[in-house]
Amino acid sequence: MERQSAVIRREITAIPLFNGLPQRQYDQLAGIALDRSYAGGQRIFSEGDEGIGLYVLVSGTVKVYKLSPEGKEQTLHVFGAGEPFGEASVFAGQPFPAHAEALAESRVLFFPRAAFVELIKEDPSLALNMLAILSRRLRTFAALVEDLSLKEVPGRLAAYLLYLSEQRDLTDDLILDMAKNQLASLLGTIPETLSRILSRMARQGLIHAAGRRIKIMDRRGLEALAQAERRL
Amino acid sequence: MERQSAVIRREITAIPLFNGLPQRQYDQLAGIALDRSYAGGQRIFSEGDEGIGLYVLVSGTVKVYKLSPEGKEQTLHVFGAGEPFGEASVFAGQPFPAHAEALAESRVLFFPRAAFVELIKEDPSLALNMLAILSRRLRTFAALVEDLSLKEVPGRLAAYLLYLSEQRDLTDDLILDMAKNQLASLLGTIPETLSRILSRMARQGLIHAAGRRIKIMDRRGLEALAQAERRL
DNA sequence: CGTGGCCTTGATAAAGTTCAAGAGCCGTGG
DNA sequence: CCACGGCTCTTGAACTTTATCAAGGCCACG
Repeated sequence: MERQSAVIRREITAIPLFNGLPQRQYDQLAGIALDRSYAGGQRIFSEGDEGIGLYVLVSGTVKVYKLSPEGKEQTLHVFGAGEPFGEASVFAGQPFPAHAEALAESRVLFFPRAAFVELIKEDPSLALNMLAILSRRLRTFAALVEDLSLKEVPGRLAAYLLYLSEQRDLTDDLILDMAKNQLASLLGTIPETLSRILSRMARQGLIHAAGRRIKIMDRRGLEALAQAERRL
Repeated sequence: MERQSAVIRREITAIPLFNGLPQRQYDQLAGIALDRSYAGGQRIFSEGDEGIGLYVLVSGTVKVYKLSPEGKEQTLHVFGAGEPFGEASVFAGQPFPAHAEALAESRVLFFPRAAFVELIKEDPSLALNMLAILSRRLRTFAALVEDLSLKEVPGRLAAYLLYLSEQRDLTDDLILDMAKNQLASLLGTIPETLSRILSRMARQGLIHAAGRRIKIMDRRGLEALAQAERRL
């Protein structure tokens, strides 16, 4: 257990949420953390479950999503290593508002609610980090809502491609980080529609698509489509 | 100034965000708060503005919304007395992600960013209150995203009417608290569509509508429409 | 080599938006 | 007191976007 705890402690220092904390806090965090692994496709929690703690993704990919009664899916967020999720319910004391599922083999650290709240009370910088993360997430949601209701699918796709490109230093050669299936859900549409729009964009010379590899051919054109994005 | 500050101090104690704080903190909050008033229709801040502080609505109504380049509007949130807004940018240090406008004559307290952050560092319960509020807001957004992408307009309207009814002790006689114009934006649609759907619901015997007064005639029917709401 | 997952393509249908016109309401000012 | 202009709201018809249904292609894995 000693060994394991040391590993966890090292991992905790690499998590942005825990940046700038005093050494003592790292020890305490490592003390309360539970180490869990999930296979790709495995459910981590379900909408309506009690919010009993905070999750931080150490490795892998996790999606958080809503399901309609007919089984249609809307992805709210796809998380990568280092990101926390499931916080909303920890602080508001409400059940999880959505489902979470590992997209690939994933490892998470789980911090039980009560102990985590104690730590926050002790160190304001942890609280501020958490506030910053929630604020950013709120902003992300605002953008998602905007996209869903103000832009049509080509605009959302264009915005997503440009976003991907930015992540990668503005390269024109992109590689989708998820199945198109999954991307459709993230964009609030279905695979058929996504497929059609990709081929239409290719026909119009905006992009060149081959499987998961997509090359931006006309950045200006994409920006025009995505324009709702940058309103002053 | 002394007088005014005393008034502000009293108002601050009535704000949920500041619940459970020590007396000292109330004084300090009152010390940094700026008192501002806005006429109905007046812009409070615009998307892209620097996030220089936190707003708390003392009286009136404020809407926060996004605008598409074509001028279509999506309301993200309508705030009533006691609610804070504009927090997202305070903690993440980013510009405001949306516009805010007073819907009616409104008074707000404005807390400049740096001073407010200082107070948070001093008292964890303020931080926890803030975290709880942001968490709840996140949940609201998740529900909004779900509605927009998983339900069609009649479902969203039904959900909204049932929500209104719940607010008012399950009465069947509702009075819309905003113009239909505005409601359309909140539901992510346009006035024409809202109008059509209201009359269709009336034709189907679900409701009885007269101007802003709407009577629920068939609660079960509405619940069926809104069903995506209550998934396990 | 066959089965199942993922992706594409086509035909069709449904929902919502746009455009246009007009009805109802209200406050102002003649 | 009534007429006017300006709102919000309603209604109809054409059009656009997207979903749905159905079929077939591609590819990896057993």
